[in-house]
Amino acid sequence: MLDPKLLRSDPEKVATALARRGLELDLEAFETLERRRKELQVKTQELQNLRNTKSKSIGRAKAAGEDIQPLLEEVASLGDELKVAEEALKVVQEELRQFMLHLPNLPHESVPDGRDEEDNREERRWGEPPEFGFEPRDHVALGEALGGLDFEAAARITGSRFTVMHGATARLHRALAQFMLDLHTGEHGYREAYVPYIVNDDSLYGTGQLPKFAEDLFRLEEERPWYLIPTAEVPLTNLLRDQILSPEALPFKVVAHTPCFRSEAGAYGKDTRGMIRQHQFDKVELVQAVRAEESFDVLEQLTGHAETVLQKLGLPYRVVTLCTGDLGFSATKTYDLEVWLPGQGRYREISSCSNFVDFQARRMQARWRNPDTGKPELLHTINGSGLAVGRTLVAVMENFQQADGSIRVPEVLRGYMGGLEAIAPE
RNA sequence: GGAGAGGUGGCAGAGCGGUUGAAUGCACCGGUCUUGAAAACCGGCAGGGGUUAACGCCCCUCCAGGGUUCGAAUCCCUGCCUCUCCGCCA
Repeated sequence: MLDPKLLRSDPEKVATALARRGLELDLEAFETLERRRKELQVKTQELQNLRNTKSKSIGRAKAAGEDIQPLLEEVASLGDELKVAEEALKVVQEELRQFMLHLPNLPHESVPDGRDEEDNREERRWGEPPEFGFEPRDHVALGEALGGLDFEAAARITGSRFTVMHGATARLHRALAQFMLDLHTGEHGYREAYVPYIVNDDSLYGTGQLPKFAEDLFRLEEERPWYLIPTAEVPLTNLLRDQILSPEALPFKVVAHTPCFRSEAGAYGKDTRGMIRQHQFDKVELVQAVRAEESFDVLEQLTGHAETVLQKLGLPYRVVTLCTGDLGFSATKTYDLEVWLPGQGRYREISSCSNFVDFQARRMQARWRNPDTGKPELLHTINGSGLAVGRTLVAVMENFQQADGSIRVPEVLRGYMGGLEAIAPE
């Protein structure tokens, strides 16, 4: 959520920033609501004050043994008047809240303007796309030949956009997740967490998936508003909801390996082949919460942590800064890591690293106590995939394929694979 | 699934429906004392919001949401959560 004070004090600035996202801020609607809110709030609080004062004097009079009847008559109509005012205030405040909840974060000044991914800015490349002495196959062809990927079985068991993995391929998938976790906990200083895969709506409001993106989520058939997590960002960041951290607890760094569930409504026809876009996929997620002045440095740092995974695996990739039109709802700045996929002959997103500044923290009241002021201050949250495990498997298969259809196991994974050097058809 | 107990400030723990946002202790911060530290003593110490140039003033919050009342932490209803015992279970 944006700072309501900023919106009140400098609405033009907010409007200009949101315009970069192609969004027109309805200033008039906001100002009308805001005017009514102020009016009603002042009035309500005056009435509450009056009620409190009168009630106290009644208490005092009663204790003194005086006749309270005239006092009671005096306040007789107050209750109703107050109730009306409170009711009206509540309505306006809810409208205002909804208005605020639907506004995305302001793009950072370093973010390039643009409409869609075509306008993303490439920052750097690492590694060289491999040269094959043969026509490289995509992971679907490779996986089916190996007996390691079975899309048909998955479709029978559930439906489209699911995968069954078998044998060494399934193990490779597990090895990747293990490797990533070990790297981030062992070398990058993150604390491992195991979290619920089902979250309530408050958590989803906190990170910004709700209220706007309900159609991307799987909601449970429950009377309670429970959802499958679309990313571990939701449970991990919500560890901080309604918390005030002490300065020693910073920087807060956690990592978790979880499945992610996405409905992919509106993605009909996109990436229908293979396991690029699935309803269920595994991801290792990095989350940090830091003091405000550090968050942009930390974004660079966290992006580096995700890049390290690709480098250690030996997978060529590039880094792009998302343009204003491609930027997610809650983020002020995002780097995407795109890995080279020989089967597609192009770079595809494998990680997304974002700084949310205080946007999520304000929604979930995630704070730390600044010893200089003694006051709680909003944290800044940063997160990123480190990495999407399914897509990493795809990248390993396609980049390390050999002429006979076998897959070379990257050095760093061999310890997790019982020393296996290559995956051959079973 | 059955039976019971309970949810108050960072923690522990009081709180006849009235001047209690909340006693007391611990923790924490500042000060006095001390060569220094400890002890002792003095003082401070919840969060959110409104209003103000500022000092300040005001409102809301004792799990959450409703209700009763002039007035609710205290009474009533619903939900959530925690604990204990029995049953079942990975």
